[in-house]
Amino acid sequence: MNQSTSPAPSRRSDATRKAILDAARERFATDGYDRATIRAIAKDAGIDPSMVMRYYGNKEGLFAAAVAIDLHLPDPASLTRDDVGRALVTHFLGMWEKNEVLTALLRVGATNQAGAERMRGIFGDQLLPVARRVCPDPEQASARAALVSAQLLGLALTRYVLRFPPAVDLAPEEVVAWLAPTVQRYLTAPHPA
Amino acid sequence: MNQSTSPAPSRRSDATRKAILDAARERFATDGYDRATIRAIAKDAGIDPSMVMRYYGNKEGLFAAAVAIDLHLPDPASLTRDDVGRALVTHFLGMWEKNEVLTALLRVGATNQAGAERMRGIFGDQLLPVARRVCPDPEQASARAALVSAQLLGLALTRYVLRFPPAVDLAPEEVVAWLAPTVQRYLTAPHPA
DNA sequence: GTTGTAGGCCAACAAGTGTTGACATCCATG
DNA sequence: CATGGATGTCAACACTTGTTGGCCTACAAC
Repeated sequence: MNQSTSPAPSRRSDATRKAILDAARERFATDGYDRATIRAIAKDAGIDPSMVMRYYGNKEGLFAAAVAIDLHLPDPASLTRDDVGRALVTHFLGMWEKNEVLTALLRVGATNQAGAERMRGIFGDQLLPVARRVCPDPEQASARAALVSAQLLGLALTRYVLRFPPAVDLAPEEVVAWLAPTVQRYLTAPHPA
Repeated sequence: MNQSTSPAPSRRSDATRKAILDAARERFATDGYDRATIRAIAKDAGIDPSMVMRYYGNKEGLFAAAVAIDLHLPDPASLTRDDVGRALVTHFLGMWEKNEVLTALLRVGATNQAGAERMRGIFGDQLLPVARRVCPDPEQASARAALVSAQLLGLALTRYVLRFPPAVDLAPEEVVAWLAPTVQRYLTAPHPA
């Protein structure tokens, strides 16, 4: 996957490692940090709990490995100022639908300090450059990025975590149609004071 | 507090009961359901863990009692169609700032089935009538209420749970200025399809 | 074929959990 | 004063948790 950081060790246990990570992501996404027990994850992966410890050290290490992911935000330079809202909402919706990593991260972040910090890092580091590029006043960039985060994470919360039925039932295109103007306004409109 | 449903028993243990509930709310709000242990709550309240069981049956009962609250949403009939956005945002912000009940509810709802359902009930039951009253097409009321929930809960999530610094630093008036138009649009603007 | 090492399982530990029952103590009522 | 229920403490229960170390097995290198 990432040849530059790891020289492709290709161990014999790679299948097991992957099974553990997959099971961990699913458990963290549905149960949160505390109720996702190592025993349950190991059982899902079809191996012994002690293997989890051997490969990931401890539960924190397992969680860190399970949610080590990149948002792959579009390059800020490639965004046109007028379409940034729609582009962001579409991209984020795709990321949430693709797999359970972000759901796991959000659910854990709600009760776990490390999870919250990781969420903060991801959204801060990735969204801030976009905001800095397109928003009128650079000093407001972080506040505007926070507003965008609030809107995007709020949708994810109601749709993927709390599962409000009307939020779950919204078609992706409808979500984009409603949210894109909001995000666009938070990023590029003049301060409403 | 509520004379119509309970004839003011005024037991000798009322102070203890209140201490337990206060400690429980604080623990649930900061730690979530699983890590808010009965022992820790009892210690905060300065009494024995067994008292919690005696007065609230079990942990679920304690949680239910701790988050039994009313949003006190303004009467839909009293809302003017053009100010509903600002009125809702202002009201919700006040509720979140007032005490930790909603923070506890949100944090627990992220990992606990009962908590999520309670959150769903509160926002569904209280926001839907407002949406039904002010939105143009009654069939879209639930979808529009969900969008409003997403925006409001997203702000609460980033500000009170994940504590993104720029979201925490926003002044209340600024939050209202930014979010009110969004909520207003979700409720009263024509469908953007 | 021997051997070293990685993969895997099993049993156990120490700590912490919700929960329970037995016992002490206060206080209002008879 | 006596008495009974409410208030409170203490110790323990059964269970689950993360984590550890010992042991067995397969496989690749020599």
